[in-house]
Amino acid sequence: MPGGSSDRLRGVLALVREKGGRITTTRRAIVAALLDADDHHVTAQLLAERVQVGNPDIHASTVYRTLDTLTELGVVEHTHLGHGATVYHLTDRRHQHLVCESCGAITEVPLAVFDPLVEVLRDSYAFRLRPEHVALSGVCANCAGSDLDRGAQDEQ
Amino acid sequence: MPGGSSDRLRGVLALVREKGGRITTTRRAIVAALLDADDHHVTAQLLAERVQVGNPDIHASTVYRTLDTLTELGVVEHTHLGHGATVYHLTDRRHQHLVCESCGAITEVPLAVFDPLVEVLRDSYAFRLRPEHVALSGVCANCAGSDLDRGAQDEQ
DNA sequence: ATAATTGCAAAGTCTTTGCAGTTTG
DNA sequence: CAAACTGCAAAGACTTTGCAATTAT
Repeated sequence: MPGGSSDRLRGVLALVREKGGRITTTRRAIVAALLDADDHHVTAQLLAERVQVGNPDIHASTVYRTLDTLTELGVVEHTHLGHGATVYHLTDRRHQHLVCESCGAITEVPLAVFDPLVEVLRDSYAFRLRPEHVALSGVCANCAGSDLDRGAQDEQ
Repeated sequence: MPGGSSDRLRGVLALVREKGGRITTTRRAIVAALLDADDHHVTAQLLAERVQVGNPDIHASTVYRTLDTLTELGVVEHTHLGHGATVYHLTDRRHQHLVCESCGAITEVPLAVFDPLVEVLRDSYAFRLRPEHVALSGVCANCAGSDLDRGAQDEQ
């Protein structure tokens, strides 16, 4: 491996600075955690916990504020999963999420799948869909087998 | 007008009883408010406030619990709008919501529009999409005109 | 009667905010 | 140095829960 994910870390931080943001120890830690969690759909809260493992004095409120700032800088994006949880990603990994109402499993889907829908909504409703911003809800393959009768388990 | 919406009220209440739920003054008031609000996408909180106008002693927690119960009975359904708000409907008015990230406007779309997507996700991902359960996010016609530069206003 | 439903108060979760002190560029 | 950033504590919005009293069937 060349530099592993630390290349990507450097890249993201460079972008932050480039956009006028400052680089602090705290931010480095947060972005690193975000990078680690990249496939795992972290909430702000979870991210805070993880960051605090190595840096016990980074406050949760700072994580929230940092995520906001990074969002404004265009480096981070969030998606609302059904239940209310909001998960964060770096913007270079855009995709759509399918959340299973029954077991909570998350499936990633390339955005291209939504192109036809984007077109219909644009043409018929003058609405510019941003599919990644909200996760779609339904029942996954596993649960579809067992869960044929009732709607869901602990769905909210 | 024949019986106006009170026919529908009766119908819903009958369904509740039929499914084993009990009819109380409180429930009657809540269902009525839900019926009134039918097009307006009420949150549990807002619903509570409205119910309390005529029935000051109906507690918010009761509204939450009642919505849960009615959901289990299949009479009520909820949708997660992006920001985190959860809105409730009677199940006889199913449709999809488009929420504008910029102004918050809600557009209703017939579910049929999603049929092709439902098929793709079923065939390629073995995922049974339930499109109504989560509102889609994007930018509405009005805002698309003015809001060309930045992503959104108070988007969360 | 008895099981469901409700009011109330209290707690829980997630998130935001004000402020004063610290750090980055 | 000035502006950005952070820790901390406190508050805020929304929702859930335990319990005893009430009510529908």
